[in-house]
Amino acid sequence: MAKTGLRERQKAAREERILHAAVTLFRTEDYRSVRIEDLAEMAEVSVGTVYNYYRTKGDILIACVAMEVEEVLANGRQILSAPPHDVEQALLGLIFGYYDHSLEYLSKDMWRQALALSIEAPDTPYGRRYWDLDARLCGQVTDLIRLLQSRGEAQRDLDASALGQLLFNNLNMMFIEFVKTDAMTLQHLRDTVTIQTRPIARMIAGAT
Amino acid sequence: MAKTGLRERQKAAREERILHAAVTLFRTEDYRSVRIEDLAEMAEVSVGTVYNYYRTKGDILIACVAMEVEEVLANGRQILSAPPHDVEQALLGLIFGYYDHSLEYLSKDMWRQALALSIEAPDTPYGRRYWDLDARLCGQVTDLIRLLQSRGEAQRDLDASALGQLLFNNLNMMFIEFVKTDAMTLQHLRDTVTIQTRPIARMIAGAT
DNA sequence: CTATAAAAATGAACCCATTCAACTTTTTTG
DNA sequence: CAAAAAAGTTGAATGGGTTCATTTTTATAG
Repeated sequence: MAKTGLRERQKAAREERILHAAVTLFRTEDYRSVRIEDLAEMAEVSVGTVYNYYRTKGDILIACVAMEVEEVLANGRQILSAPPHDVEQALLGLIFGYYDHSLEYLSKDMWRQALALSIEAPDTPYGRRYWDLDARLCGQVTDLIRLLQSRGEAQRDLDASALGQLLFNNLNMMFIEFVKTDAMTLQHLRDTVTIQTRPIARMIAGAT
Repeated sequence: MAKTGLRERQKAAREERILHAAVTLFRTEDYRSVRIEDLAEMAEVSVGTVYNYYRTKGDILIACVAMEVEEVLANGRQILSAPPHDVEQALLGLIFGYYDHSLEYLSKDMWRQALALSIEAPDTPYGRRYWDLDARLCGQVTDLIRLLQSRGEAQRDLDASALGQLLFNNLNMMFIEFVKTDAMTLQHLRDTVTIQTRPIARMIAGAT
């Protein structure tokens, strides 16, 4: 159902301009120091109009994060369609896929603010939106373990859901550590998580 | 070095009153809806004086959290002084010690706000204070694994530090899930973490 | 092509955390 | 004990997110 009325087109264009301004400004300066007035100016609308499209400043940020995570999820589906046969390689491949895409559009500061918002107010629309994405990422890890089990490459008597969540919680917390520490590199994150994930991967594969 | 001057006594009394007001009000109402003015009124000082003792509203909250976590750490040291001989029981004993104390003085809302602040601004004094406590908790889990290893109750060829952090990251993330979800009970948290921790505990003990 | 209704945009006003220049109280000095 | 210095308290002013009554724009009806 294409919306061809003048009003619909203008609405879409305004929302687009606001989001574009947000991605640009939030990446350039700190989230905190970007004022709604600045976004409004760059998007050529008034302050009130910004609030017509996004409930709060946090909503705008979460919209930026959601764009990125949707891509990460799509990439995860790719990997899930034909994962490596080795448990460790499969798990780390998926995890590194998440990590490597994470700073494509977002800065560490944006991640920090988004994480903070989602924890501070999990029951608001933006909080729910964030945690929904989070749960879908976690689901991919669990799905990967199930797939490996069904292929006979992983122990079938292990609780895929519990282990998936354990591994996801670890990669997620390490990601928080990563965005929390400006000096920490992606390589260091990868190395640390590799060491942490390896013994679990061995166990899932069935220790030799 | 006892501070007996009038000024010192008054300072200590004021700081005490402010912190007491904070614990009381933050538990009663939401953190957000407590205004500095309210704290000042209850503590019988002015708004400006509150800022003389605490840099920001967040500092006051973190001071409340720190009181609680210091007790949790002390309890952890107790457990570490003579942990059970079974790996699973030892780990879960320590973890449940953390969980069971967590709501003694703090509400879920206070935890949410403190977590959010510490992620949002990890480089501020309160951010550092929070993450220091966090690291000490994580260290206890690692120390417990090392102790079990030295006693010959855990596999010595495993990386205690990596496994400690993995388990801590999981318990921490599950705690975030817990404070994020008002309806989630402590019992449910315990049960979930038990299922997640058990296979790792088995591995650490050396699977039979 | 008006006139009316519906939808959206606008920016001044509001609420709070935070700051800071002026004022009080306590301590020190002579 | 009085005066000067030091330390601390105070509340009005500032800044930025958010709200909402008013104005402007677009769609619909006659």
